[in-house]
Amino acid sequence: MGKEPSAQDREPRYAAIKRHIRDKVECGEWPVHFRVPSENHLAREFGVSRMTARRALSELTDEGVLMRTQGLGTFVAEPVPAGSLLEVRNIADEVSARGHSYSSTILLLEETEASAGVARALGLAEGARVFHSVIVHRDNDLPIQWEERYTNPELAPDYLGQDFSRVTPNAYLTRVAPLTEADTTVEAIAAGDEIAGALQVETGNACLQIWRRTMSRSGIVSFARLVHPGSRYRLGAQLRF
Amino acid sequence: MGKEPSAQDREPRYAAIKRHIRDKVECGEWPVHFRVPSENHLAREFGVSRMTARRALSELTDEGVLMRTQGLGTFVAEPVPAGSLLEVRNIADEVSARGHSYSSTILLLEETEASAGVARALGLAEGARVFHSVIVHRDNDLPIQWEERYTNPELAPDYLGQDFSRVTPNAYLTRVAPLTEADTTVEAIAAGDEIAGALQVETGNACLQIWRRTMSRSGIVSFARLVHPGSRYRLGAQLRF
DNA sequence: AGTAGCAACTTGTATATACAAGAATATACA
DNA sequence: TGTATATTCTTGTATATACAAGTTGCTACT
Repeated sequence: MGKEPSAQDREPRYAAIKRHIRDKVECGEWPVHFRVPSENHLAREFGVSRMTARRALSELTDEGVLMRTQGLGTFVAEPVPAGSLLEVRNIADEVSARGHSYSSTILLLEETEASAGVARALGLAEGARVFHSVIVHRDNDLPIQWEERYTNPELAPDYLGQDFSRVTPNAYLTRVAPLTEADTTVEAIAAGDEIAGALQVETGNACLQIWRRTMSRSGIVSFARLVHPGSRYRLGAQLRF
Repeated sequence: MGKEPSAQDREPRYAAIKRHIRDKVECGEWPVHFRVPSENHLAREFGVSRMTARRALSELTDEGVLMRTQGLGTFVAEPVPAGSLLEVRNIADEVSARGHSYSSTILLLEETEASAGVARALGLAEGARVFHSVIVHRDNDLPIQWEERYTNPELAPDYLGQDFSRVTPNAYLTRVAPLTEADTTVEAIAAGDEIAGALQVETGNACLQIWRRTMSRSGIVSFARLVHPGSRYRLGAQLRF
């Protein structure tokens, strides 16, 4: 009697059903507005109770993959307009495209415990292990971005082993976990001492601060704080709306 | 035998429990990191089954109000950092602050049916009634923003009756449904004919397009598309990241 | 032919129950 | 004292069941 006859270890049954549906949707076999099998149908098909099948459908609905209407059924939802609208580019490519030279300095690269805020952003438990990096990016040797990033170790386990002087975190993460969505918020801040020093601006100078959370198929990949010197990036206090 | 002895009509039991917990958290009686009653405790207290109490706690966790750890308990979460970081300002105030004169033109103000994308963004069913407005804002008679907005009628029922030449939609909505959170995405686009005409720029000119979804305590309030002429607003193609 | 009403199927809410798994505390033992 | 072990409380997963409620389509009656 090797193991309990329970499950194939780890993956809960509702998660297996979710994965199955996700695959059908993403490979295009179930197009937009396609009617997904009903709770009862899925229950029979997977040999689970209706409540378990229901959980899979409900969670996918919360995640925006499906749409449900009482009495009618469950359907494949259209992709969020906001998802495809946001273009996320690599800062190294951007600098190169301007014909400038790109360089960077790694200020910090460690494994640490998630604070409450970071845990929330990454969807992890408080105190969970996360990768933490701080990198300054330069355009023609002039700092143009402070990048502080918290990364989910489960989705990018080799993060700490990367040579970030050769490939940016963004480029690495995009490779190992192709991003499907990003939440971004933008604000103007006054540079604190630490950031002012790293970006070579006066303390108190206006900077453009971008918070970005990138998501992949398999979950939330990373949570980044990007700070640009307003004077040097030609974005600043104007961006209040 | 007036009515069935079921419930107080409408509100499901799990929703009542959610409301109760929300109130405690928002009035400060249960501070951050406060340990919320367990599923079993709530079940006894409200006379429901554990699964119903569990649903309330789980949904509030998904919504970011609570945090749960297996074996430990359920706790009040800290407010999302991104929520308080994003400052949303009124464009009329912004223009005034520059010492310029503000004016606007209402191009459209109607009640219509939500398309699939709008329904998704507002968390409503496809085809649900929504308010739809298009307004052009001007700074010294020069157009600086095209604002197209879809509003949830349940949270702002008097929307159509407002005089938007005197108060901006943003100001009105902030008053009737104080915003607690906003998702924003930014991109650069080429102006189409309609927008180019309204903003008095050449068709194909680069514009800054902002999608914003504002949320209040009671739900998603509105979904707006704000387009600024890049040449006139000094933001444009630079904003690719 | 037209329509009212019924039946079937869907999702939504709710309960009672069982066991698994993580975390803290108390207990017994060396 | 220090270390295993057991207990207990917590959340997590899963099932079986019941009824409510919305939608569609069929059927039978007028």
